Amino acid sequence: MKRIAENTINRLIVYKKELERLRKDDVRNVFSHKLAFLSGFPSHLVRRDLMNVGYNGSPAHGYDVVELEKCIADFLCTPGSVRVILIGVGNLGRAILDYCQQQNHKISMVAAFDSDKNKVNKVYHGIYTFHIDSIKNFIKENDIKVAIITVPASDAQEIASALVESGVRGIVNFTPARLQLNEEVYIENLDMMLGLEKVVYFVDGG
Amino acid sequence: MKRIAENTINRLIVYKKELERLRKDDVRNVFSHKLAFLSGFPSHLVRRDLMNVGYNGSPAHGYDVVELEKCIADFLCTPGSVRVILIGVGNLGRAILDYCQQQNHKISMVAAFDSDKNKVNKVYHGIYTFHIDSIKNFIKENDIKVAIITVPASDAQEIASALVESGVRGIVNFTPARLQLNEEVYIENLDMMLGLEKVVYFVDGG
DNA sequence: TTTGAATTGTGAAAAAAATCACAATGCAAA
DNA sequence: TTTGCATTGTGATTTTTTTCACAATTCAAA
Repeated sequence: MKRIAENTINRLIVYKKELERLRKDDVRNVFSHKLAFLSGFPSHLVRRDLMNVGYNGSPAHGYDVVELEKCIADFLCTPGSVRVILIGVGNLGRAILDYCQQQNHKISMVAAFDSDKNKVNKVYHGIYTFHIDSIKNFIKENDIKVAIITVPASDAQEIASALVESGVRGIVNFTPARLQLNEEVYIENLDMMLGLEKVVYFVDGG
Repeated sequence: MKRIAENTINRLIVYKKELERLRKDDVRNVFSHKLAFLSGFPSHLVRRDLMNVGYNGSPAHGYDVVELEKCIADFLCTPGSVRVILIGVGNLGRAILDYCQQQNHKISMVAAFDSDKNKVNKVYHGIYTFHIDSIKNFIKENDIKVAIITVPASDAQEIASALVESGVRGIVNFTPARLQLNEEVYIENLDMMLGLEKVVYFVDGG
């Protein structure tokens, strides 16, 4: 099986989301141009990407919304349900917990962790908060593979190392710290300032 | 002037941040391998990128931390100060306001906006919140070019259109909505679920 | 001075990604 | 039926990005 580029994966995730929206609006079929318009990518790239996932549309009716959504979901291997935990119930952490609750994704947030006694044993946006000390056991017992880090930058490396040691294989890192980890671990850095800097660059320079 | 790829810009922003950190630790010089290690990219890519910004190091001492940081900052055109506003003082909005305060960037958050009467005229993390109705005037009077959107997805398109109409040229969009705008406007989509989905994919599939 | 070791900068090659362009398809209307 | 049209799927091409590999550089030590 051919390795798929990260950019392709990004786009597929966007297509999937747009397809989900179309499905909810009871739209049955969609053409590559329409999907391209909705996602913000050129239509030939849409077709090329769908070639990668192996879905075939028809020249007459385009793509079947439901089938294509399912096909992409299968391709992305989002199986029954993926359990995710979040570490750091600060402003941002709570925002994300809230955000997760709103979505009916196959990704389910199962627990939050914090070191602050005032937050431990409380429920935020439907998610129970445990003390950070119990995290290693939790990960092992529940076979958690993916975690979201929203702690202060200074704590990020230590937490991340502990996560990986316990079995976590993928991390969404919302802190500005660059994590140094075993390279089998997939890290998605989402430093919000970075996005802002990029916009500033493209607005007045590029 | 040659057009620089978006990925290159992403990396340059990361290098700049690492250089800033090194500078604060009073490190004077850095080699491409070290900078590569800190940023998480291969060293030959670091060298290639620095070639793009036109900075020359020395084989004996590598790169001068202070000079290189300045060189990248100039290249990225982060001038004296860029004024940014934020729309939507919810969980996420407040998290970002907090985050901005912590950084001593050349990017300065100058105002927040919301439609909720309970939030208007209050100060969050040092930033004053105005009513959304005053946003068009504010943008024009203060010549705001960049905005961050953290409103509910259903309001995003309307707000974004109003921003662009008033003169905004770049938007950091934290909502899951795909904004349809004039294509001269630079949009950075930071849908947090998308990052999570990507990690899930690379952990159990790719 | 001379040698050796480490590093930079960059042409050239390779790999990857995006775009083009068009044959093949399937429907609708004449 | 037949014609015409809009669309898909995909080889081929182009462009972009990354990687390789090594000459040139600089310093320290002999």
